[in-house]
Amino acid sequence: MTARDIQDDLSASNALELRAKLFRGLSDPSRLAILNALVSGERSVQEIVAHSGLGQPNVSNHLRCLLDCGLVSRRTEGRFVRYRLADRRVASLIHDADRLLAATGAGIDTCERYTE
Amino acid sequence: MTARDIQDDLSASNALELRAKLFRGLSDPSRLAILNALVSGERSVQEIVAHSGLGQPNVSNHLRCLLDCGLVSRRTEGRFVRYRLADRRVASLIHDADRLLAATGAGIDTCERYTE
DNA sequence: ATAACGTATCAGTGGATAATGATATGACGG
DNA sequence: CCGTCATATCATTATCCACTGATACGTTAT
Repeated sequence: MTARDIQDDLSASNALELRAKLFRGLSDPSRLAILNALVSGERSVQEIVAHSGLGQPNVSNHLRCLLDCGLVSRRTEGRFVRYRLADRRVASLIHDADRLLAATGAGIDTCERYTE
Repeated sequence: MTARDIQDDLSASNALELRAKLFRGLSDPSRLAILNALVSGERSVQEIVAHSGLGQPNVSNHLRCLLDCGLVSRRTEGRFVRYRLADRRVASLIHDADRLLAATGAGIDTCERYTE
């Protein structure tokens, strides 16, 4: 599947679901913590566990999700598995979100739809 | 801004929750449909209802969420309430997400963590 | 006033999902 | 081989969230 094809798909009716799924991949503090751990480069699962403070099965689950969503990539090395951001755009998207937050997101923590 | 600075920003502890909340605001197909309806300009609630195919209370609920999150702004005019995107960056973020999807998102619909 | 209209809120319900503990799989060293 | 380590999967649980229908609130027109 080429980028052009995917672009075409985005124009179709399922575009909303795809976008929603991408954003949902980024909508969890645990996954953001994992991505955060990967901004500085490749890391093994246990390094991510240490850096994020999350449980190991939990990290594995989220990594599986992030991998399926194409946000991270994976490289096996012996019994270690090293993850990295799949694309510079991932960090860029997070960075842009921060800029949007700085500009308009002052009240975002008062959004009552989400209680967490 | 350097990668180092981004790293530092990402280290702020409550930044993760804020970012997660912002992305969560964008992680629902209904809300994306609403934002999509607003890309071309200001619209009343019923126009959004017609454009998105969602129920009116549902739209109101999501609009409340988007408003609290600072993603849209609101203007009352008689008994109409007209909404618009709060910032060009909102559309920009969605656009960037589409570009990321085009580049790496081929498998995002196969992510099994989300079944919808 | 009162009816009609546009929008917002509320309560209930069904379904999704994040976290945890236990366990399985696979790789290395002794 | 066998024990240990790194990672992945499974089952459970408790929570959260989106949608719907009913209804309340505010505004305009008759």
